[in-house]
Amino acid sequence: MKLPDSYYQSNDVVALARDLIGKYLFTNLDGQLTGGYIVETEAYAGIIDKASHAYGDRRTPRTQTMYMQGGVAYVYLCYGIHEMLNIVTSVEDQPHAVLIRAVDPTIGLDVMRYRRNMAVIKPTITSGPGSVAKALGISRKINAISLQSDVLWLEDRGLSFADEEVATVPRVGVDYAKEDALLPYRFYVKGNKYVSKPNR
DNA sequence: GATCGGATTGACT
DNA sequence: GTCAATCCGATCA
Repeated sequence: MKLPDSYYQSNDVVALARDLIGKYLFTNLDGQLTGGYIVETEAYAGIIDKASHAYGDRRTPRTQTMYMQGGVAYVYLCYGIHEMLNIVTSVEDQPHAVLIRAVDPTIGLDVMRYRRNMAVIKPTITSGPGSVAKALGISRKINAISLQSDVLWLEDRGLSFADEEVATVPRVGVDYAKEDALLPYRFYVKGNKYVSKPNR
């Protein structure tokens, strides 16, 4: 059921970001199962990508997770407020990762609603990287955890989207990366209500 | 030891 | 549409 470690070893992080659209993401924390299928991703392509934390081969305590062999989670804190989930890919010492920006929730809706402090379920529950992590209970405590674990993992349940159903556009919030900010490394399911803001 | 600012969100005008 | 929140990683001294 779980995507095998070999799936994450690809050295083409952009192709993998595209392939992750439609894959299911689950967490099992405190006995609570939550998950859904991925509808929005962004690729961060190693040491030559100015938008990546690992640009210029920056090995630091934070980025060392990205240098691990593909198949682990990279979780970090952004703006002092939001935790973000990335899927580390490629081989050891190649710091490639895919940011999970949105999920279409299918399991554990009430648990997610509680974690998000929402009275009723709205599309914003898992829309945007900070929201996905919060709804699924993901924090830095599980940084570097294996995706073969029983805490956090991905599955292929046979769902897939044709190329014409998936938009390929520049990434969000990376203006500081100058020309690399224009790279078409963001993928999302057209028209899906859980996709974060610019979705047309 | 000090300073800068971010792979964002949500509340408010 | 604007803007505050809020922490710590990265960088420089």
